Amino acid sequence: MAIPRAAKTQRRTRIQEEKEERILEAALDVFSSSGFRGSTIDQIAEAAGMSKPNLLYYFRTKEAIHRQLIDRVLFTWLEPLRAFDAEGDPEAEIRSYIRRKLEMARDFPRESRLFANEILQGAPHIEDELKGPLKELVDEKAEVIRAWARAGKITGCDPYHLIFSIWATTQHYADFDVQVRAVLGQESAGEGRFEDAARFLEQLYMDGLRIRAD
Amino acid sequence: MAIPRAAKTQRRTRIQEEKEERILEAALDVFSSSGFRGSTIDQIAEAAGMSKPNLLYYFRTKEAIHRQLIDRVLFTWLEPLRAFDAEGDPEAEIRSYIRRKLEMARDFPRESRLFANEILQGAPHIEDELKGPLKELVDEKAEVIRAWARAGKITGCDPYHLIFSIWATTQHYADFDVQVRAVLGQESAGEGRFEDAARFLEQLYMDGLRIRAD
DNA sequence: GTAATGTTTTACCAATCGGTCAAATTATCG
DNA sequence: CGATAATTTGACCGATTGGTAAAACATTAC
Repeated sequence: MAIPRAAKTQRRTRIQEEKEERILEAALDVFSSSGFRGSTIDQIAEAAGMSKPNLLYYFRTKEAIHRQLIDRVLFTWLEPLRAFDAEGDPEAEIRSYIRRKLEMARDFPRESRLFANEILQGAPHIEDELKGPLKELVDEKAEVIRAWARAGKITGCDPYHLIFSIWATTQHYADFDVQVRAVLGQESAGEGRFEDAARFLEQLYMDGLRIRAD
Repeated sequence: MAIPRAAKTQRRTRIQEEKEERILEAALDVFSSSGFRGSTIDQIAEAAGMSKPNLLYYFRTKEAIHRQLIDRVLFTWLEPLRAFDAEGDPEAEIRSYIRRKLEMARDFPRESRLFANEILQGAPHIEDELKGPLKELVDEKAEVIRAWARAGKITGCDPYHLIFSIWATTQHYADFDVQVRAVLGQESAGEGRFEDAARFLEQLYMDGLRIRAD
């Protein structure tokens, strides 16, 4: 007799752990490239190499898979911002924040796209977490940046829009990858674009375009 | 006898024009917030205030609606970049390019999201146009920027990544609107964030953060 | 070993999907 | 007006959707 799904006993089986991981991995593939509504359980099941009812034995609904995936991504996605250190050197902190976000765009593009898909569609599943934990974290770091400006270590600027711009420019290389590749052409087929981007962004944030009057 | 659908006679009826417009308008709403696969003909039909078969009288397939929408958006979306003038003053040109892109994000967020959705899902319908016309346009403008750098009017930098970063930072305010609003909180409920963003981006691109060594 | 539990499969369901068809209705034009 | 063409509707289709029921099968604990 099976009272399954998150098991009667609190303990999770080895098989449970393995299969759940495989499902989440497959679901990340599917959700990140088709969005929630555009993805089907069958696609995920096939990608995970199991039958649909078997998949539904581990996750009761499509939403349950998605929610767990989103929760994970949301957490790891904010790691770099959490690491932002008020005591550190402004230049080094901003530089390393940009670098880390860019590395994440390079190494975890699916996670970035999953998140982008969710936000694009109005964040129906995570609005609360955006207005709560996310906002609080950004508020905190914005205050750090403001303090740096007050101390004269950095030009005064809107810290929120600074953070937005770093998010936008770095995640762009994951979310709009197809476009970036199309525009750069195949001559730059490798991962060189990430190094070029890093160089460019570093220069942009450190010095701007340094436009000289004629 | 109806041989309808893009009409037997070359001329388009008044009704045809009106209804097609209404359908495209409704489809923009639906596609931009649910993506292609996530949207249904029924949703579009309802939003357009007509029955599904009636809608399908004007557009044979769901894809046909989507294609026409994408084509339109792709064209108008590149207007600002096309206006980028080689003969103009670098500072004024870049400044006005940023301003125009930001205005488009503010005034046509659905169009931006439609495009973002398409790219996010791998641009299955427009890969050719990205690799063709889009790439050519960007190549041309990149050369303009390079010429400015050679002439010493602007710091040397990778022109492609400069363009990417302007795209990313401006479209962010349309595509990630929900997130931006959530983080800024409701105190900034109005459209003030666009003015703040404009100020910030102008400063960023003109001077960078002007970080001073301790 | 065997009994209890955990896992997988087969067969299935109602709802929704994109799309068709033919008949009914409305607009246009001489 | 009448006729012809354009538009709209309701009824329908096969395929796919998210999800279920129950029995077959495998694993674990004793």
